[in-house]
Amino acid sequence: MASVYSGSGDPRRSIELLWGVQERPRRGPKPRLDVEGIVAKAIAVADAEGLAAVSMRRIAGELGVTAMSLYGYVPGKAELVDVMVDRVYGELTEPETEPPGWRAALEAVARRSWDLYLRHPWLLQVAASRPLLGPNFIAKYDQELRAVAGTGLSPIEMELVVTLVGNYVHGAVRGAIEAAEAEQRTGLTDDAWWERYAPLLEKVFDADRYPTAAVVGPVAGEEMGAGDPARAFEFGLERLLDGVEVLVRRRQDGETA
Amino acid sequence: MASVYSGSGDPRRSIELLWGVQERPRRGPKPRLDVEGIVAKAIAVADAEGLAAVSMRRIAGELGVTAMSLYGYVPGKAELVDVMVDRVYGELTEPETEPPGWRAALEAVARRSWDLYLRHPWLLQVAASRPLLGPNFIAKYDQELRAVAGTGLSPIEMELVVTLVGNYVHGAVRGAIEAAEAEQRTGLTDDAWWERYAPLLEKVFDADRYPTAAVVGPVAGEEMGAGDPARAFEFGLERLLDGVEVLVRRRQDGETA
DNA sequence: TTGCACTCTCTACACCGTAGAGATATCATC
DNA sequence: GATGATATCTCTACGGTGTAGAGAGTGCAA
Repeated sequence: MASVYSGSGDPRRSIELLWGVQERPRRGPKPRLDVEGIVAKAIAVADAEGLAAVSMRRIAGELGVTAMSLYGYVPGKAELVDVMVDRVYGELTEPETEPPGWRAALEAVARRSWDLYLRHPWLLQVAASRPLLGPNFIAKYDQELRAVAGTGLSPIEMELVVTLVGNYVHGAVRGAIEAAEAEQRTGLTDDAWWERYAPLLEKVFDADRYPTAAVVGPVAGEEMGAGDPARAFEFGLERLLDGVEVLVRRRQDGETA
Repeated sequence: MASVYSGSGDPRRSIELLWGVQERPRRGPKPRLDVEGIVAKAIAVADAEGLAAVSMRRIAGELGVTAMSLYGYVPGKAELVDVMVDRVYGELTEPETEPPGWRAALEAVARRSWDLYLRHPWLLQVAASRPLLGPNFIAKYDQELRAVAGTGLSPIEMELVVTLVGNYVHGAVRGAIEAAEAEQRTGLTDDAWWERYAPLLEKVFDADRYPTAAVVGPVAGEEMGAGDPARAFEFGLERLLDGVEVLVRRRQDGETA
């Protein structure tokens, strides 16, 4: 099954939904639902059971209506997911004191993003067709840019740094989320899984064919099991910030882009 | 719809499939198909139309059988996807001369991975429950580790650097793939989409609320449109390599982890 | 030659998103 | 207050998904 695609559909309708600026009809029966309620229920189901559990039938059932009713509020499932995504981005920009200095601020951006994915793992499964320019997305973007404002980086470079951090966190958090979900879905811890898998692999694995992996793999496995995504995230974030620091230093030494 | 989960199911059966070591039955009709043929067809369909097009009915139809026949060869769709993933990883480790020096070698690793995703965009939609320890995955891992062998990094650090690069590329290539797919699916170029979207956004957007975004956004948009994923990838890769270089220098100066 | 294991088709089930018809509720207008 | 227009909701249906299990046919081992 493919990812849920967001950012599709009629732009006018999408903007209305994202920004909550739709005109309310005057005639007809009083609506029993509203967009915010539908979205909140969808987020709750997704958080608890993953995006696969968010079917129109499921959400409608949870709200005491039938599936087709939802289409009076959102044009389709993709648009529902759009709004879900923008709503959870709102958690990133709650009033919070920014740490001093670009490096600590950028680190905080990365950590908040990482934490957001951990709270809402389904975010990983949403493929964006086009940027979702909802209020919280833009607020998030604004906050991220502010982390690197005043560094001497050009606007383009600021944009690119923010994109770099976002891309990295998205890539890195997969490991953490997938490991947690694998355990939940199969009921097997990493260790239990490895106990079943390792003897089978040993029958087919030829160390001569993979000499470096044969050395590093067991060492890494001993210390990190099937992976230690949080440690990998920390390590990678440090490297990434070091790399940005090289560039920031260059800019502050007067070298322009 | 959720991502396709790989790395699930019976470990014995998975290993047999991945490594091609299954015993062939002796009795019964001659099989009309084989795993390699099914996988190749599935990859071809996924490459052309995305992973959503890879239904058991579709693949069976393309092979001239009915859907349930496929279950004699693979236990389920997830396992089919497992094998698909490992097979395309084989493209990463075709005989190729490695550039000299860890930095160039690591850059080549990243580029090859980026290119692989571009050739097989459906890889983005595969969520790994557990590491898929197939022959090509391990070969890929071995090759990646070799890129940073001899740098003075510990085995754990080597593992972490390789993970960092993999995570970054996975996060970064999303932009490129999603942009291409959005255009294909909607028939709208970025420019055409923006022409429809911008006037609507302008009605709801308040520059005072997003001061930094209001400055950087238009500059970035002018130069990069809705995004320039390739440029972001290049920029981010440079930063990342700079960051790893800081660490490598530290190790070569005698500072241990 | 017979029995067993195997391959394949068919049918079915439970699930999915969503179109459209019809019943009902509520408001705007006269 | 009555009527018509608009809106909400339910129901039914369609085309799609992965996969279970029964039955028919194939080919090898004993």
